[in-house]
Amino acid sequence: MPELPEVETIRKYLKKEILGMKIKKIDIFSKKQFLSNPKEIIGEKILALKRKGKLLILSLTNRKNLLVHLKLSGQLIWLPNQRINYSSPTKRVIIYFDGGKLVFNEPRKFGWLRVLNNEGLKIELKKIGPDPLSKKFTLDYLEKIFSKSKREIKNFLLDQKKISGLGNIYSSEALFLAKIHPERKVFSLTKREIKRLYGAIKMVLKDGLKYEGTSLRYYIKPNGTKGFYQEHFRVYQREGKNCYLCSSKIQKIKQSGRSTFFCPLCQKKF
DNA sequence: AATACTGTTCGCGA
DNA sequence: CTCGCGAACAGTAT
Repeated sequence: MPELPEVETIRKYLKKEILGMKIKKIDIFSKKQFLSNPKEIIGEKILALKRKGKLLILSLTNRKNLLVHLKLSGQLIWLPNQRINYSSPTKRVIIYFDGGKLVFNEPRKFGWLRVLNNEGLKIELKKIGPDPLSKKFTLDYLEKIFSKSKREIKNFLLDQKKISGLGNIYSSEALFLAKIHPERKVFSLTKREIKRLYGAIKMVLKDGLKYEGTSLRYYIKPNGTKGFYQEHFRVYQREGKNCYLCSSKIQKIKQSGRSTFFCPLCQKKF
């Protein structure tokens, strides 16, 4: 589920609710998904809510940070104290604040929460590439990382070590916008194509943000409502439907076991 | 009923 | 080092 726009949307919503609030208690229902000792952060206040790629980071007053990764099916639901009639069979962690509680729901049990101090966080964040909405994501950087790799561009875009934040949906959408075939070898992209892709990546992510993310199966915002970028897909899940630009039939292929959608005419291979 | 999907990432082995 | 594959898990579609 959540790629950059979904995590960023969650961050913004939560910021309004829990910035400055003190963590009173943490209930853990799925031990494997809370990888640290919750006592490390009980009694601390939320200093800032940050994000890099798909990682959500709650910075706390004791120089520690709570990291959240939603993986495929994670939800963060904010329940103010007055809303007590909510319960979910897939709740994994509940964090209690003065004004309400934050429920980490996650049917598939891939996601996790963990606590890292500032040093540890720094090390962890260095392992993933620049966030496409940050200043570090430059055209020069893209040209540099693209020059070496023999991989297919779609697979490359999913590699969080190179760029952090793109997932299966937004990478297909970005390649369509840039008019680049998903199976093109990265090193073969021309300067012009890289420039187009650079713009397209930022464009689709901002668009995703504008519509508050993509709600296919699991993703909802902390207030329980859906995003609606799925209503604006150009290629994703549109197999057999007409391309909005040229009316060709959108195709679906598998790359490294994952679905890719593209327009065979707008995104020519050669 | 059995199999194949699904928005992610990690470890393994080539 | 780099890359593709399968696994981690649960639910839903075919």
